[in-house]
Amino acid sequence: MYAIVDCNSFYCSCERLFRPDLQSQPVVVLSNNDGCIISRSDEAKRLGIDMGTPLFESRRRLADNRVAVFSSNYNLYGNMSLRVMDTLRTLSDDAEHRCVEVYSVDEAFINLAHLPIDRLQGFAERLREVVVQWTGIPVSIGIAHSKVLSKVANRIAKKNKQQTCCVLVLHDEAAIQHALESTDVSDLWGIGRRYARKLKECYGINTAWQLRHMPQEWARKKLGGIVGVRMIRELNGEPCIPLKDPLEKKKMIATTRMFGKPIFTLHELEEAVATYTARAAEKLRRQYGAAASVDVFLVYNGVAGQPYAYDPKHLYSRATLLQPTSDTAALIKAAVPQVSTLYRKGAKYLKAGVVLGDIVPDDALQGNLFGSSAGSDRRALMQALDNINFSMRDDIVKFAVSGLTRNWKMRQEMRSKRFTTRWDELYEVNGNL
DNA sequence: TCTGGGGTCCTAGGACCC
DNA sequence: TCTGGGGTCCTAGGACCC
Repeated sequence: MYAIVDCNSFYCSCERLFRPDLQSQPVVVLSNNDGCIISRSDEAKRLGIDMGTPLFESRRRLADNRVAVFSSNYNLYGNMSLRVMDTLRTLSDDAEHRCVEVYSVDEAFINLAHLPIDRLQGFAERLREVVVQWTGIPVSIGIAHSKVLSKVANRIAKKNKQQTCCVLVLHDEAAIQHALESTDVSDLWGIGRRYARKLKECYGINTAWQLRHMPQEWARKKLGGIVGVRMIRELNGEPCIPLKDPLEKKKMIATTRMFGKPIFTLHELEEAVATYTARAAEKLRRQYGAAASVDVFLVYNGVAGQPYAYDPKHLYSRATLLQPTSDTAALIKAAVPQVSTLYRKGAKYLKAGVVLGDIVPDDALQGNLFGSSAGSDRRALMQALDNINFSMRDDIVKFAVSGLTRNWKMRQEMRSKRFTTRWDELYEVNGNL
């Protein structure tokens, strides 16, 4: 059996930890650049505020209903996520079994193969209790024979908090049938907008229960090949998506951002790309990797002075390195010249990104006849850089090409303090609390 | 005026090899 | 004039996830 543990309205729950006055108030959290609403408390959901709506469209409704609005604070959420995941591991792993797969910042799968069926409910209830006690974050838990079914269980648990107390074990056939009959195909994990529409319009398949009874060969042809076959089997309770090895490394590392405001000059674009490259290189070194390709892309939308229409266009290029590296300077040297190749004067740039690819472990690097020797001094330099930036303040030491003014930096006008990761922003307790 | 960021997996098709 | 078969590797693009 598999469990999926999912933090309820995760970002909103994090904000509430340090604002107990908002416990039963509507809360939303915005995406980077304060663009869209990406997390909503139950109260906000009930107000009809949809996931992903742009802030400017909902400003009125937010104000009318006194919704607390926060910019995203990834330092806080990342740290709270670590605490939740540590708690899950403490309660689920034992000497022989590593059972937890961290699936996203607010979700984890747990392999429960070693627990007898009659102990699942109790285990889940205790898990939920301890997580909220140790971290303050409420979670929902779904348990079933496969990952896809556990997702179904989780969704139902979360939707019916009153009856389920956020825990649902889907085990006997009758319960599974009932659950699948009440689940729309579009709500299945692995069925996106495209497939949902195709299933409904072309095949008249509306519920997960109907989909479960389709033949695997049909799924192979019509539902993304092997992916579709797995979906049918998982729905039938046959696990086909195993737990992922936590030691697996990323195959690509990207840093991409919208600008705080549109920019026009080559110089500013180069600054941004250099900055993103440095950030991506940090992530790369954190997993002891080296990259052999550096992709750069720019997104622009129209030209200055013309009427506004949202129709973004992409420019994309790639540089391939002779030798994989994690050296920020070398990666910047590969990335920045691409900007001038892509650049078109007069265009209004909204966004840029850097993607590091062809990643290999950095301890297995081949020497190169034409390159400098392995460069352990460079590696030491990069380590020193990372240590300083980590312990002092983001980017206190940086490459000059990254720029000093940074007019393009993203907007975060309503960000809470980084309560758990910065000494100078610690939560203060005073007499009024 | 204002629309997020960071990933994964799979398939089809072309290039190339013997 | 006739013009195979089997395989690998790579890339672009589509679909999905949170």
